[in-house]
Order: sequence, then structure tokens, then C-alpha cells
Amino acid sequence: MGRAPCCEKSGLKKGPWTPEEDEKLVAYIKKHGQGNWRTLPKNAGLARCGKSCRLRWTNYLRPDIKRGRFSFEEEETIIQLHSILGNKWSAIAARLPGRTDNEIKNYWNTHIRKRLLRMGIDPVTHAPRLDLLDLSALLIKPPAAAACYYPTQADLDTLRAFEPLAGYPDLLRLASTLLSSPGSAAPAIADPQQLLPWMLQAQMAQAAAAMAQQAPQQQQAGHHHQLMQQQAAAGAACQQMPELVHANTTVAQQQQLAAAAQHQDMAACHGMQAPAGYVDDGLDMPALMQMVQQPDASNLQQWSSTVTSSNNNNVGSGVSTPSSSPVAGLNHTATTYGGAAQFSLQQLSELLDVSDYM
DNA sequence: AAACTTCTCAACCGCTTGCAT
DNA sequence: TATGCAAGCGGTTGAGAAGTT
Repeated sequence: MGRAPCCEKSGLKKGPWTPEEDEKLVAYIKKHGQGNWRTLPKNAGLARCGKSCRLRWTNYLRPDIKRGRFSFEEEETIIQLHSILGNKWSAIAARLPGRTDNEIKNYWNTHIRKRLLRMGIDPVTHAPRLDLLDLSALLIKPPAAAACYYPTQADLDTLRAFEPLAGYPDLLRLASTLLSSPGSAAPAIADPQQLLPWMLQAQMAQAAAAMAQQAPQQQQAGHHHQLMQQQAAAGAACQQMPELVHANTTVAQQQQLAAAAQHQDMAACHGMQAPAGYVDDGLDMPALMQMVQQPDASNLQQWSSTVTSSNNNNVGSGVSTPSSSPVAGLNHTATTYGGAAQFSLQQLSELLDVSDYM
């Protein structure tokens, strides 16, 4: 059968448009409207394919197109929408009056993407990348900066503390997320033995703080997304590691906790208040800390296997693939909430492939 | 000033989607 | 339901501009 070509291959002009062609196209559309793009070029006296005319009109000649540099607000909006929608440029453009999908896509690829990478943020997942930023910043300084950079003792201590995570990229990512989250200062950890307790404490504290912040007002999309990821991560740790819940907690309470975590997550998706008592009733921080007072290799492995559990979802890690299916991405965000923070090892390895971004 | 590299963005290509028949 | 077509979408390309050596 074969698909019919969008236009005859012969006799049609390609390449940059001339002012005369622009004039003809604008004049025709002003008079007759857009109508049928296939017949438009012939009627307008243009030796172009209809597709080319449509593109020229929608991306350049349309009177409502905003020209000039993107404002800070527009840039913020793009980043936030991209964190939710992925590479759905037309959907993003629909929320930015006067901007075309092509323009936004170009701006993303030439400006925003590069800047996020420089900031150590993965432009696909919008998650911080400790593997690229913090560690490499300590170890691989660019030549220009190398001469004047001397890692402090604190830098080296912190680096040494993270060494046990080297074999657990998922935990490295979690640490990265925790480190780079607002209000989460880099730990003054000199002893690797303190690392796991710190991570758990930071994770739980952030989950609690995020819940407290779930005010009725709308959250900014990006921030919202980040909170959701943190909460999912914490919720997963609670649900998948029952031994981390206080020994006195009954099965019913644990179920309630799991349900509360689910509701909390869904509530976060809709900007609603969380059910009260989720943290206080379910978790006992001293007990949690007691459970991880011996952060040896088996402990790390256990926790690692928790976050790399069989489920393929990955919100908790901040490792999502919105570009593959933004709609699914949104649903996926909601559904993962009730479940767990799961990492796909394959995605992690892709994420850790620095060469993609160099 | 010339050569080279990097950046920008308009335009194209090919695939998907939605609608009419 | 199957098919064909138009429109829409996202990834990619390449020419020209701008910057650097």
C-alpha cells in the first residue's frame, strides 16, 4: 500500500522562505483562513508543499507570535512544565502564549538543557546528579579551575563518607537528592558509619517537612514534583522495610501507615491536605535510627535492594522517563505514590552514563 | 584578518493521531 | 472494521551568525 507522500517531490521549493513567499502566504491566509493545507499552496500561488506552508505559518508568520528572548518567568514555566510533561513541546507551548513548540524546543536544547547540566541537574529527570556534580566537582576540576581549587578537609571527609555507596548507584542518587534538596545541608560526615543513619534521617525529615508544607495553595509544578519524589522515597522506605517501623507498631497500624502514605502521596498530587497523624502515628524516629545503627555492608545492601525492588516504577529516585510517555508519566507519578520508590537499574546506568552529556 | 569552532534556529523528515468514508 | 488522508508532533539537520584562537 505505502503511504502517499505529503507533497509531490518534484517542482516544489524547499529551504528558506523568501519575503515574497511570506507575503503570499500571509495575504492568502488573511483572506481565506488556514483551511486545507494541501490545497493552500496551489491556491496561494506558492511552489511549496502544504506542510511547509503550515510550518512557516505556525512557527513564524502567525501574528500572535511573541518575538525576542524568553523572560525569566517563561523559562521557569518551561522548566516546571517539562518536569511534568517531558518533551511534549506542543503541550508546553499551549501554556506559554505567543511561543511555538519549535521555539520552546530549540530554547530548551540550546539554553536550558545545558544550564541544567552545568548545575548538575539531569535535564530529563530534573533530579540532581551527585554522580556528575558533587563527586566530579571534587575529583575532576576543569583545568581552568584546577589551579585555584584545593578540596577542603570537609570535602574529602564527605567524599570518603560516600565511598561505601560506590557500589550502590541507587543509594548514591538518593543521597544526591537529599543533599541537594532545600534545607538539607551537606552532612559533616567524616565517618562512613554515620552515613546510612544520616540518609534515613534526612529522608524522613524531608518527608515530614513536605507533608507539613502541603498547604491548600497551589504548589509550583517543579517544586511539587520534587516534593512528590521525596515523599514517595520516604513512603517506600517505610512500606518496604517494616523492620524500620517501631517494634510496638501493630500490623493494623502498619497497614494504616501504608494507607496513609498512599493517601498522602495522592494528596500531594492534588495539592490537598494530608491525613493527619501520618508521621506521628506511624513512625518512631529513635526506633528507626536504632535499626540502622550498624550500617555495615549487609545493611546497605538491604536498603539498596529496597529501593531497587522488582517494580519498574521509579518516581522515588527522580528517575522518570517523561519523554517516553508524558501522559503515562503523570499517571505513573500518581500510581507510584501508593507503591514505592523503585529504581530501574537500566535507567540508572543510563543516567550514570556521563558521556551522553559531555 | 583569517581560520576554526560553537551556537542558534528555521526548516525538514518521518512517525503518530484523529477523522471521514 | 479497515483504509486513506490531513494535520500535528518531536527529533534532527544544516546554513548562517557569533565568538574564539
